[in-house]
Amino acid sequence: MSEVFEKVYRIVQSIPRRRVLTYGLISQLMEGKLSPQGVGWALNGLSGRKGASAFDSETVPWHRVINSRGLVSTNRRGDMPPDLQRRLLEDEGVVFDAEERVDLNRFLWKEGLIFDDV
DNA sequence: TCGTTGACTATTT
DNA sequence: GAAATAGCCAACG
Repeated sequence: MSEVFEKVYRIVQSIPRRRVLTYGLISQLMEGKLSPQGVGWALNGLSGRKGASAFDSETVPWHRVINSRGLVSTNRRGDMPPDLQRRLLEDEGVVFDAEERVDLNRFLWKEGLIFDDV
């Protein structure tokens, strides 16, 4: 487990409730240390690895990470049910529109900036 | 070491 | 807005 990966997990863990983050933003927060695809790989590594390392799908809120279009990325693989991520986010108050998309203008989390709408 | 693949993004048509 | 293109980096065989 590289330090870069752990940093990704730490950033994901720092996402407050009702907020989401995109792969590109995480890559930006890491100051170019890891590309957006590298972030995707980092999250892919913790999928289903419960207890395999310090970070797993239980301790890292991976469902709060989506792609730049506001769509959940787990559909692409098909290894897990697409509704899972959506349901987890809806439980936190994140609203999906008719096209299964998240309104990034409302729910995107920026460091040090807290909105309180909706 | 090499080539392929992927939970990606930004730009261009 | 959709589709194609290019750049990107880590894992895997």
